[in-house]
Amino acid sequence: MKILKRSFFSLPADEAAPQLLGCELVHETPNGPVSGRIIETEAYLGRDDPACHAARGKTPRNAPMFERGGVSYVYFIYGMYHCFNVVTGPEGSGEAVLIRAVEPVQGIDRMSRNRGRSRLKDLCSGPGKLCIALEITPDHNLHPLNRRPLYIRERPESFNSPIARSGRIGINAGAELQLRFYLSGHSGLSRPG
DNA sequence: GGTGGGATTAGCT
DNA sequence: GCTAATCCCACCA
Repeated sequence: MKILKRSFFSLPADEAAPQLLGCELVHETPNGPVSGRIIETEAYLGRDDPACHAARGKTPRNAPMFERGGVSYVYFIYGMYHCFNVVTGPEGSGEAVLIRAVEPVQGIDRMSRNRGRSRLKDLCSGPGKLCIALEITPDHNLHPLNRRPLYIRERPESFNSPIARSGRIGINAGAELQLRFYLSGHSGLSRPG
């Protein structure tokens, strides 16, 4: 399978988010590859989206969101966890797609150790969990996602899973917008679909 | 099965 | 000071 081209990431976040479903997020660690198929995403739309980190302008933390689409935005949350985002859109737009859940594909034993959990659906079924499982850290902030060691593979031509949408999780402002996308009925989601 | 609260810290007001 | 794009465990049913 091919790696997503740089041009893919120029899409607006609300178009990129559903198209990332079914793609494989790969991390080639020094100890071997770990990867998962993306099954749940959320779009954050930039300056005009009150739930978006970029809504109140550029700061040191959210600066990656203002880059041209194609880099990562990794941030620290709740004093303990990290969340992984794919920056999309033109430079300065402040858009990104939060990866909320993946289905384990490569390196499952390693992910189990990283997470301290054995059940498959407990490994990557949340934005904080998948960062732990896939060993995504602030070192990967601003990383170009078409290059090793962290990149995204295109979904297969045969992909035709039904995509559902809902309100975004864990936010207050803008909660009514239907910007969460997921593979309906999948058992590995961060919340039931 | 479902829910309520604690963990733990950077960044913003 | 307060909040946050979260997770896990204890506890109750």
